[in-house]
Amino acid sequence: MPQRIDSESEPTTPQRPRIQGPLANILNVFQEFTPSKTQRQMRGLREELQGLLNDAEDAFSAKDSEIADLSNQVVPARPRRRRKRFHRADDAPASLDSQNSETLEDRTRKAGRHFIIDEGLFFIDEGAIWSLDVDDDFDYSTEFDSKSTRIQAQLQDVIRLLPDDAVSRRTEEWIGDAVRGQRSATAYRLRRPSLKHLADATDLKHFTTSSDRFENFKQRIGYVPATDTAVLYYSAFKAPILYDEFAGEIDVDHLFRNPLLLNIHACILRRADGPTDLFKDNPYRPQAPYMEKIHNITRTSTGAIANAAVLAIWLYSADTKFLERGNETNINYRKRYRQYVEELRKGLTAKKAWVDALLNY
DNA sequence: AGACACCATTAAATGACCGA
DNA sequence: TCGGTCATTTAATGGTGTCT
Repeated sequence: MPQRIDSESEPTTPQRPRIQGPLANILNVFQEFTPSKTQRQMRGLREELQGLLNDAEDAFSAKDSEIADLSNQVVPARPRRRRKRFHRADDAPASLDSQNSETLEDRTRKAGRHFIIDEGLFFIDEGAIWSLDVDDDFDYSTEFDSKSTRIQAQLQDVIRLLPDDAVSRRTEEWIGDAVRGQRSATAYRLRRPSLKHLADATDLKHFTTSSDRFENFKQRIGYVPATDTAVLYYSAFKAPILYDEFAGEIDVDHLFRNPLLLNIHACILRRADGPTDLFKDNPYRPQAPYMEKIHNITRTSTGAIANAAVLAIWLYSADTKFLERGNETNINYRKRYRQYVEELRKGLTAKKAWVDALLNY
């Protein structure tokens, strides 16, 4: 009978083989392959050996990544960036409204960020919206009559969020700057700190590269391959990711019902880990300010649902940046947002039951 | 009250892209 | 190849709430 090697303790005598760790166990099993073993015993040994080999493989790859980590540490880290901070209002040249320019700018920017969260991720036409006069008697039922009424409706949405004294300053770069920043921050949050709440363990492995996302998720976000007569495209409404149940056809009773959309919404409104807090038994109790509170958001808007749908598609898409038009998929996210929000609002004005049910949901 | 933790915001840095 | 532009990412700051 071969001597068992105790892999847990250090070898004490020079006679003992100097192999330790997982290899020692493998060697032990290997040495039990003797001619006297029965078929059954041999089969058991083979299984045991396979298991030990798997363990060893894991141990070795863990060592590999450990080595990689260590060599990263050896490479001197870049010197920490030290930077001087300025206060924009303090450094701004004195202007006509210097009395309250700081608060006016702050409040205008805040409205821009609120717009991204609650109304829409993109302006229909960033150039046109600021050259339009505010129509004081605007009737939302005419919203979808033409492009200019659509833009007017969006202008109304902005004005509603703006403090009165900032309305006349809406053409400043403040809103545009805040809107871009908030859009970028939202996308960044979803792909980084919030991702673990927005994908299951299997899917999480495929988020590192654009091509990995494409290969694994393209069907889910509505990929339709090219044919002889048509180029490839992504279907706006036949995308399983928008549904809680999807049978291949558009079904308004299940559209926008994927819990993923709720989780995305929670990540935005209630901090990066919002979903875990949202579904816990104990009441949600954040220590710091969060969007829902900052912007006093008490209802779910059609804009927010459309946003979550667009963000879900982008999140699982091959696109690496959140642009109006996806840099890999060519999906027009601005147009997508309009399609979704239009469907929702038309359903709402037509008192369609599915939209009511969705908003309640 | 004061130490502490955490979030949102924003300036600064980075990197990718584009057109001249 | 160079400079400009834009989205992303990092780092600093301020504010708010918690805990003792």
